[in-house]
Amino acid sequence: MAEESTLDNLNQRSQHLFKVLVERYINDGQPVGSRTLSKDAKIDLSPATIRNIMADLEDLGLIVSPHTSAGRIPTAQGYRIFVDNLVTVKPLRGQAVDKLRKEMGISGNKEGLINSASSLLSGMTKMAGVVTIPRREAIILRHIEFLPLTSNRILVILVVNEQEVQNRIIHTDRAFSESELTQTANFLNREYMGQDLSRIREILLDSMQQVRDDMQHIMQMAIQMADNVMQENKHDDYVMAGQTNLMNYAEMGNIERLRQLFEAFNTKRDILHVLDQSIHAEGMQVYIGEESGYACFDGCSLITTPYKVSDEVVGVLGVIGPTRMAYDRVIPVVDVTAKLLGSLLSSE
Amino acid sequence: MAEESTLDNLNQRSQHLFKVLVERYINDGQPVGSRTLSKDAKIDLSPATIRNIMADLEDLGLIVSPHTSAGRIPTAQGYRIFVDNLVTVKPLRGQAVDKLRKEMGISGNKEGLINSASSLLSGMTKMAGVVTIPRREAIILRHIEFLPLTSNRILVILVVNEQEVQNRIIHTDRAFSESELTQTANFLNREYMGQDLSRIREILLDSMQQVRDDMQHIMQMAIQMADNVMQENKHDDYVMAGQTNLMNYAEMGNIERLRQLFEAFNTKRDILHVLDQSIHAEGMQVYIGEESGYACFDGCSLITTPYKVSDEVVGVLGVIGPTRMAYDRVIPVVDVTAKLLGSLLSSE
DNA sequence: CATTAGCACTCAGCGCATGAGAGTGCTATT
DNA sequence: AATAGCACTCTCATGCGCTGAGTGCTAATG
Repeated sequence: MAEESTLDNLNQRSQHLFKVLVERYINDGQPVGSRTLSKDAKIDLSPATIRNIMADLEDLGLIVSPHTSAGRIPTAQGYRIFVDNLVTVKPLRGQAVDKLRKEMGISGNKEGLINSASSLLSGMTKMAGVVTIPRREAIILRHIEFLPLTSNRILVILVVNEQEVQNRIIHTDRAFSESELTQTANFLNREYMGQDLSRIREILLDSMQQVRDDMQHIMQMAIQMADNVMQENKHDDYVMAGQTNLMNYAEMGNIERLRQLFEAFNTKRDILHVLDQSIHAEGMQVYIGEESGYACFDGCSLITTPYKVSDEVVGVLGVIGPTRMAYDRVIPVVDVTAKLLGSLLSSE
Repeated sequence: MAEESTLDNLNQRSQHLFKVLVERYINDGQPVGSRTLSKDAKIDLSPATIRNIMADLEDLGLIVSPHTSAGRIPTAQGYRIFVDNLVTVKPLRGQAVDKLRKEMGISGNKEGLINSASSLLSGMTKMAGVVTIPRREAIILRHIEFLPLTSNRILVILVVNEQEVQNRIIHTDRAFSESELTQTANFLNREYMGQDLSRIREILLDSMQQVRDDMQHIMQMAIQMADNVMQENKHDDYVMAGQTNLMNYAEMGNIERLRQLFEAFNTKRDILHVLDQSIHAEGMQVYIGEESGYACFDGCSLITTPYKVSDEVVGVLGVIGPTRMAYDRVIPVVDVTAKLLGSLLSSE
């Protein structure tokens, strides 16, 4: 990896200085000069020496100087190296974890948990929190019901997975009597309750010929609806909190950039794409600046990690903030929140 | 009214000049000077005369000068007078109305209509569009169903008003058998189908004593749920589109103000309060600047109008933008959209 | 008496110079 | 290899003068 070779070019001392520089810059947002760095790092070196080393770091593309007489600030590449190799995360105090667990525990149901997870992420980091809606791999049919509405329209109510209720109106060619509908529903409930929706779909498609013609039509509709439900379940969505926090960062002073970012939040598509990437990757991901491939993230970092329900990854959560963020504090927050959310969702 | 007396102090000519000034300022955002105004208004007056009149207008509090050598801009009060008495709205061309109708007609269901209404509002005005979810005065029970979940939890499915499905889990003291539940559901469906929910609630509360003890408990739960549903229906909500448009206005250059505004969009409470005010008022309302009583609207105007379904007001829609907006163009857009949304919702 | 021309005045905005401060790179020295 | 010294660069803040826009006031005018 290019990254490691970059790192290989640095002796222990340079690495240390680089780390201190990044930390310092993250702290006060000012370009860091040689004098400051020589005091800050616990190594006893004169500013002149530091300057030499800084020049090397600049050659390697880890830092740049905004102008001649300013200090240096990390480049995107610099942040990358820092996050991957140098950052020492500050684990949350057990006390803080307990508090987190308590706050999240308050909201009982699934939706509530997702919501409070995202607002806790945003609250603890003062940035924007994001949590994808967990997806279900299997959709178990629990109950189906048909209700005749006016002329050729039927309301289908589908209860799946213990609690989730889906409903949709389907249009039919002819009107069905109430008894026909209950009969069909009874049949479906009797035969297929507890089975996976996609499996039911297959079976029904197979056995279509053998069923009475009348019922066939309505079943076709039911299948179509099942398809819809499954598709909708696939099309995932996310919950976000604390977007406005981002307006407080000077880095976002550029209104146009801010606008693009918020545009992306509204559109959801790009965000979802990035989140989707990271659901497939193992463990925590840090996207720095435009690394993600989307211009809207220019100047922003995105820290994500998947969360699991009973050992299976069902979603991603994370934090969006300025590239200059306190990675050492944010990373554990994201980590712990993911674990907590996972365990609370499992015990639902 | 204070407003009228202000107007009474102005002769025709002053009114005209004031109107032209406001229009001019709305157009190019620059303070308007006496020379400009003397050219712009079709009246043949020298700048000196105009200056005298402008001084009068300033005394009346309709315009101010940002600094000595800058020309004048309207005050909030000035906008008020302008909007209430002077603006000449530019009605939409029939062509535009047709296009609007077509675009909104595409989305079939209620939700879709609301959504497209708000994004059309935002699209046509380049500002933010907002539409409240219509509320229903009567909630007619169509069907109720109880599904036993694990240990003492029952899933209640409530179908009301032809299409809407509500569902909620209720917790009971003891477990109920499936037959008990169907029996109860059958009873409720038989007795109360087609009646108003709040009425059913009353009847049930009255006849509680006569029912078997067991059922009494579950019915209590059902009533409780009905309460929830009704309350939820009351607690209205809104859909918004194009918030990011607002970032394009120079008036919003002040990031902190922008942040407060977006905060309000997220919180929803304040916005809802203002919208709620205007649902009770007849016809179109224009809130200028902080008139609404909320600081977050500083520098913004809000144009709202109620919309009706079969002659009954069910919601409000409108547009949020900078105080300096083209009222003459925006007002008819809001007006037409409201009428269109109403008629499309009625024919649903 | 309303209107207007004339004039002194004010003030934001711009370009420019100036100086202080921060930080660098280079070179000679240890 | 590390450092002290030094000249150099560049930003940032400040101040100054100028310009142009616009005003308010006064005196003249139809």
